[in-house]
Amino acid sequence: MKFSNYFIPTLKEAPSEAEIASHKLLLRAAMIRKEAAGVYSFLPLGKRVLAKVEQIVREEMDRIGSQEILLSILQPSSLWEKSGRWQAYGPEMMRLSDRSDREFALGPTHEEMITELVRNNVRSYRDLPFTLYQIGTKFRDEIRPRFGLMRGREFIMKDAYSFHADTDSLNKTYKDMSGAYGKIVERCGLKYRHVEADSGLIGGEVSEEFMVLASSGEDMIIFCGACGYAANIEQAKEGDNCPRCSGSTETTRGIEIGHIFQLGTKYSEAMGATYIDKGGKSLPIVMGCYGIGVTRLMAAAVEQNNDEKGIIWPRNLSPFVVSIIQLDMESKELTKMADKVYELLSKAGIETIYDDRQERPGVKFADSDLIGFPYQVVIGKKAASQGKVELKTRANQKVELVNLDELIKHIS
RNA sequence: CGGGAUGUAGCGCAGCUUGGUCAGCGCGCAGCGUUCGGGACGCUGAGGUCGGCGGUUCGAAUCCGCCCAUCCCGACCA
Repeated sequence: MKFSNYFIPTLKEAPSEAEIASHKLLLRAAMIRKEAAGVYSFLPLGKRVLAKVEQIVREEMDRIGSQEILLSILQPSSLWEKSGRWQAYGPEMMRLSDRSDREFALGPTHEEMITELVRNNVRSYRDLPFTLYQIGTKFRDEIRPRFGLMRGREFIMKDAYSFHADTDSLNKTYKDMSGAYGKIVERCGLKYRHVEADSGLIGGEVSEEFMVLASSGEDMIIFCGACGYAANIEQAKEGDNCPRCSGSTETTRGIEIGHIFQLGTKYSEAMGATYIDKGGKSLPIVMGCYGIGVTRLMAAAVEQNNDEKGIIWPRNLSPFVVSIIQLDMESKELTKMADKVYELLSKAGIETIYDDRQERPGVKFADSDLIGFPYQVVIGKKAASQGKVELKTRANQKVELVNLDELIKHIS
């Protein structure tokens, strides 16, 4: 991919409306643009990052046997009246009417819809258990949208729902999910903690949050160095000692990017989603639900990985792994070498963007640093005269001279 | 929704107190020239309903009122 052909309108200065690092940098690095408060569009680079996150989520969901679906965003009010949440959800739900004055919500979540789907299609214990997930846009008319992607009114979420005949089965899936969530955050290259949590309005008995550690996080996490216990500050109360082993605790800040719940039968009872058990008895289906804020995860990754120059993408999330910086576009030899390097990397399956713009070196360095590609391959006459290129690692700005035939090895 | 603040060119800002060459500056953008290893320099040029509506006044970016938008702090949430 050539930089000159790509739509990457980077900004030298951050728009004044942006306050925190991820918001400023995602704007400056041409990843996102604001459309309204809490509503953002994704530009090509941002879309690539999103796709990376989604793919990791997808693979880990599939790995534990969860099946991908796509529920409609437009949801008829009748479903919400059934669960009682048409009233209860309040102004946070975006509502609209069609031409015949039928009312709809732009889905803030999909418990009602999925429960209805399952209610209509599951009869027997033999049909259970199973887990469904989707990755899609949610709408919540937040009281106060904030910090760019961190708290939007339109955002992308992965939501999964599991259906069981009994709580043992739910427990197993819940555990699988917890494991999958850990893997997802790890594969995204982020430091995190999972904590006991309050299940809030969604309801249910057990719940756990996944927090990406970042000093700008909205949530305080309290954790015990001794036994590993960790909890949201509200859960842990004000105590200085671990409620489990009474060791001393520390606090840190985090961004909640995932939350998993054991719902039990709250929605299935409200909506009449039942199955027939072995004895022929009709029972409410036992449910779990599991969310990941995909767009928020993207912002959290930037919060955790940036410096004065810009973003430092974890490799697995970066829109491209390598940017080739050709320092003198007038030079035929250097261009030839850059073409060669591009081909080499592409053939090796390394996503590469080639900065072929007619710009001064400083501009190219600055943009690459800002956007945050993990590696820069700098092609200049000094190294080229020895048949080498410079490999710069974004995270520490370290540069090493490498031969072309060793380049792949250094990046892999 | 309560508290605070902002809205002037694509982005960052000055001008407002003391109405009248106040429509400006930096960056970016276009053209030409010189440059070319960390966001170059010179010249030329394009670009603005001063958030909107109404009012005061001979005259409003500037004063007054209402509205809208955006941001920050608080109560809710992935």
